[in-house]
Amino acid sequence: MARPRKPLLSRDRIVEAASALVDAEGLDAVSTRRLAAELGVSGPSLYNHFRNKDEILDAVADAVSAQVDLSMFDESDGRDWQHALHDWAVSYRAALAEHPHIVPVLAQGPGRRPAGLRVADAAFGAMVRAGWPPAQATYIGALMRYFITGSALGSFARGFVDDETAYDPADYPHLGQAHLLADRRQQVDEGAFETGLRALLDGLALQYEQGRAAHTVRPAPKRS
Amino acid sequence: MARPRKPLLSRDRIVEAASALVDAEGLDAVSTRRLAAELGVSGPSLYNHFRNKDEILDAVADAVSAQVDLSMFDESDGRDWQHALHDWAVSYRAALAEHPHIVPVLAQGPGRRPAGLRVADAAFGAMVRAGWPPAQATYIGALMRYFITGSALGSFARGFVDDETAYDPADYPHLGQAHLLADRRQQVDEGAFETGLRALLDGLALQYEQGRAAHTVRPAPKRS
DNA sequence: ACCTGAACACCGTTCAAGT
DNA sequence: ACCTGAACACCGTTCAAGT
Repeated sequence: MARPRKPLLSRDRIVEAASALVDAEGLDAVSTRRLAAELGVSGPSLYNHFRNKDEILDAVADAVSAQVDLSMFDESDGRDWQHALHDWAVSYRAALAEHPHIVPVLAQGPGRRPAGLRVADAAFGAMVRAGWPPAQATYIGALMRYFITGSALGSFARGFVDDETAYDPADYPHLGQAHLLADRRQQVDEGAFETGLRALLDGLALQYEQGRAAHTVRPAPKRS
Repeated sequence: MARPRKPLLSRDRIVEAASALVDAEGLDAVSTRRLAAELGVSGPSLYNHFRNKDEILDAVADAVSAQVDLSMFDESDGRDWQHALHDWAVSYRAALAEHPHIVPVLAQGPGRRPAGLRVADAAFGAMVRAGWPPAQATYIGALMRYFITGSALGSFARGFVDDETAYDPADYPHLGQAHLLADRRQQVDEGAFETGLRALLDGLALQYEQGRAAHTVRPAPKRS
């Protein structure tokens, strides 16, 4: 069997199988040979559809970005920018939490991934419409992404080890034993995310008001 | 030459060589064979000092965490918690920016890395001394880490590609061409970091005041 | 166009053997 | 205790060959 009359593979099938493998067994489990075997073909076949393995993982990451809800940025939605940002952040984080093993790939900037760029574009556009100057709108998109991907990647729940002996209280006087319980760790992740998100939105609201005030009460001198 | 009278290797020498290799050529360039060659020994020798390759990379990451300045958390410093957090964040990010290739390893939670844990411990302790309830202090340490590692990892400057054709304006109506210039991208990273850090600190200050008010003006009913 | 097996130049890790 | 070479079971990718 050299070339079948109907192609055995497609980019979509490959991405689907790769995603399942990443979710089930982690990034390290994905080898071209293993993935090909999962698809019932031989390793080199993949190279008819992707230039290399990194492109496959990029596509897996982008499929996750495509799951992020962006409807809160619709003009017809009527929510203010703070609520839109909040709902977006929650949806974004939830999408990443469903596929934690691919987050290290996804977190490395939007790169040339279409869905990742669409996410950035939607947030930026909504902030500009809400009255943010374009430069600030760009910053907001980026800093929200920093916080959200950072929280998905640096999760306390996944970052600690289930071995109390690794954490000698003499070395870390303040980190109580309580932090080390798995339940407590997940609580920390949620609390930190909610606290951070609230702080970010409150802080941005302050900057937004200051911008308004500068514009209306004491308008900047016009220069061209 | 089987066993030399003076050991050829040490954990420190290995970490030093691995760090240099990671910085110069990236994570992918680090193989046990390549690293051993760099040190003038054969591959398996490394296993006398580290259990496996991951432990070596963990040690490289931890060496970076050890570079983070923590002196702003000293009791004698006299700065308030907001300025301490600010200076810490800036120093933390600068340390990561000097070794960008190891950030994906470092960002995955503090795990069992001693220096990473010391950083978390210092921030937590300082927040508690400043009057934050322990639960909130934990959240602050975690959320600051999310934001800082996220910004080091998801940098716009490193995430985009130097190929304008990859970004069709028809697909991303709001992302102007200006974002694609290398200079502009670095500016975005700095602006986003500063804007986000300011928002976080302002937002946390608001929560701090609310906590104070709840405590003094309308004290919570004592139970136990 | 799309799949194959063979091949190349690598991997991480184990282990018996040497001193 | 600490290094070695040999070996095992893998890798990612290229390429000529097949239809």
